[in-house]
Amino acid sequence: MSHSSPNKRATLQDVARAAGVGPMTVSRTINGHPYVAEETARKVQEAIRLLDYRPNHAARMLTGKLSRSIGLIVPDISDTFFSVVSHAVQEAARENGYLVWLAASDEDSSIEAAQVEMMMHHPVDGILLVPSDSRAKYLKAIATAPTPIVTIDRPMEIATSDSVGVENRSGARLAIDHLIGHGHRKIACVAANSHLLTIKERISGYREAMQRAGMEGTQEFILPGRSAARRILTEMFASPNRPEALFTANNASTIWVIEALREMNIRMGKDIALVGFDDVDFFTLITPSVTAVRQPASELGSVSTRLLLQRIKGEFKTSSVRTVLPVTLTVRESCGCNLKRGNTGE
Amino acid sequence: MSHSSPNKRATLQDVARAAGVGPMTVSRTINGHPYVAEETARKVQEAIRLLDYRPNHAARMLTGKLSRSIGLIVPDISDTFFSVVSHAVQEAARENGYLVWLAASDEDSSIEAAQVEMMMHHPVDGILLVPSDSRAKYLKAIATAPTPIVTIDRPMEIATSDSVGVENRSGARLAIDHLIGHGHRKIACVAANSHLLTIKERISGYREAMQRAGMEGTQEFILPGRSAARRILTEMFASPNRPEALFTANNASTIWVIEALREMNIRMGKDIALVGFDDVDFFTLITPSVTAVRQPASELGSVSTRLLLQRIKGEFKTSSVRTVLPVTLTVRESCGCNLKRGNTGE
DNA sequence: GTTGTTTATGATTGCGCTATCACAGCCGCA
DNA sequence: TGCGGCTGTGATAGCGCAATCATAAACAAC
Repeated sequence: MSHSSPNKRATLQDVARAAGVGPMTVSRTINGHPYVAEETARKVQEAIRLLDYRPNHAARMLTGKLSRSIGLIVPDISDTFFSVVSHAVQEAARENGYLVWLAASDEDSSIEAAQVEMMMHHPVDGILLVPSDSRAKYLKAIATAPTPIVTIDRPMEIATSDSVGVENRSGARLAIDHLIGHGHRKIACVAANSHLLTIKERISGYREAMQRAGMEGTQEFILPGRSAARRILTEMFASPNRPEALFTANNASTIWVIEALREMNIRMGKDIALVGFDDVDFFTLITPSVTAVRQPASELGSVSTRLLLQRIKGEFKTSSVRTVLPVTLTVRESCGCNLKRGNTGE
Repeated sequence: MSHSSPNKRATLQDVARAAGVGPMTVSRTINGHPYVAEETARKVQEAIRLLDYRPNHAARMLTGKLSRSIGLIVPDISDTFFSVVSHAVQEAARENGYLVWLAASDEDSSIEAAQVEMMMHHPVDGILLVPSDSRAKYLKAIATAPTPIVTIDRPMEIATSDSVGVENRSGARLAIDHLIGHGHRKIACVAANSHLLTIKERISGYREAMQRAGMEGTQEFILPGRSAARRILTEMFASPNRPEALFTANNASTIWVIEALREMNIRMGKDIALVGFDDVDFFTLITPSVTAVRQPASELGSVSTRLLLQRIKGEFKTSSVRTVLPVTLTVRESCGCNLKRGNTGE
């Protein structure tokens, strides 16, 4: 009814008065403390309903309780991978009665540091972090702070903390081995954001796989931005040892390469094979559909959230753990498999 | 150094003692109150640095200040559209020194209500909401609550609040008119989630455009799920007045239809024209690339956030406003334009 | 030299909640 | 009959901060 009236929210004291009991009895009732008579509890519940009372979270926190909230800091929520991770985090948190603070660092370590700081002193009970720079000096400080931290996707290199990531190295090998299985020898690796630990691991996985298969000539290309793809591919194709296959080490590089290939009228799967790291739903809609290493983004979110909550509740007393989730290869057409759709029997 | 020591956080009182001043002077210094001597301020700043003091947010809120945080509730963060909106919200909030609480309702009105409740009593200063059900009864209650609310994308039908949306109706007309410009007469509309107000508006825009152009036979199909696309398209194509063009009223329907079309070996742009509502980056990568009505997702986020912040600060005293952002048509190939790439001069 | 205003500071109080202590019944068992 | 243990309840204090009021010095104005 009253739209503009200040209409002060009822306090615990109000409820106590209304129910004709002391404030502590109300507090006990709310918190499910054992020593409250059934009869009394009923009266209190009634008063709470009548006054539409809700505990003031700020006051609760002030008395030293948990805030029942966690912070989540990702580089970019609009990135599919992180949005899926965020979704899972949100869900796992909700299931446990936790709220989540979301912040985007834009891959900027100083923004990130400010956000961690903000959250820690807010306070949140714990933080899930995708570090933009695995060796940013500020990480050292926060790793020893009382607030538990779990890193997602990228571990800290400069300090120790719980972390949940994926098998980048073996994932890359999966991709390369598949390409080798197609008979390709000259396989180049294309990556963007090569400063990230995850990408470094994938590149290193690429090298390992090549080496194991006895191939010497690794070729690695770093894409500084979208437009670089075209230039680098042109160069690559003019080279005497023109690669027969491409391993794109992340989402961005996969997409940029596909765009460039298309502009240059080079047919994926036929003129050149391609396997990417990080699978995205719409890869099925591209012609030919894109073969890629699929990361368990959702699990990444839920596993890390559950770990963090365990830390918060003190159920997990051991020192830092590093969890690495397996990845799988989703085989489609860009690698050269399943092509000629429509020409075969079907 | 000390990893496990409780190491109580320094309080304002501690700082006051260390700096040899009263607590209020410290408070004033922190909050940039005018009447603090430069000399004193320096001493206080020094003490703050020394003790690594950070204001306790909970205590601050308790004294009745703003929490400097807003809540954001979207149906699904992993949906591209909402992830872009969320990104913009996050950014706009950060620019204003606000933090954002993120929650996903999963298009479930009861979860949503619980989350709004949780946020309101947390408390946050304001809420950005994408209502799952525009006429959920709980909206009535929250619309009159003291916490300002701005709805994004979908206005409340059952109560009044600020809202920011896009021009669904005229956007649909844009799409239909373009198809009519191609000479098509039989244009069908395919939609998913048709219970949503936005989708209803788009369908109604479709009808209007058809009517204005003097075409009687509107055909509307509702997709209950991914698999329905195939069935409905088969049916549609067998029908005597088989449509020459398709208007897909949302992202999901666009994608599902494209998938089905592909399975059925029907060529977009040639055998049937298609224009979708809601443009997504990867539409350029599909063959043929998809013509779609582009929604200003990012603006949606930033405009609504700024409006909410104005409400919070009380800078905006008028009654509820409804802001509608324009949409544009991004013409690519699926409508029949620009086809035969590679055959023309280029 | 008295009054008034501006500048700079501190003491106190209370926000809404829970921890702690205190206390009153009530049971059982010696 | 009494003592210790359980059960139920309330008074009080204090979490860390900022609003309020009080104060005092410095300066201006008359």
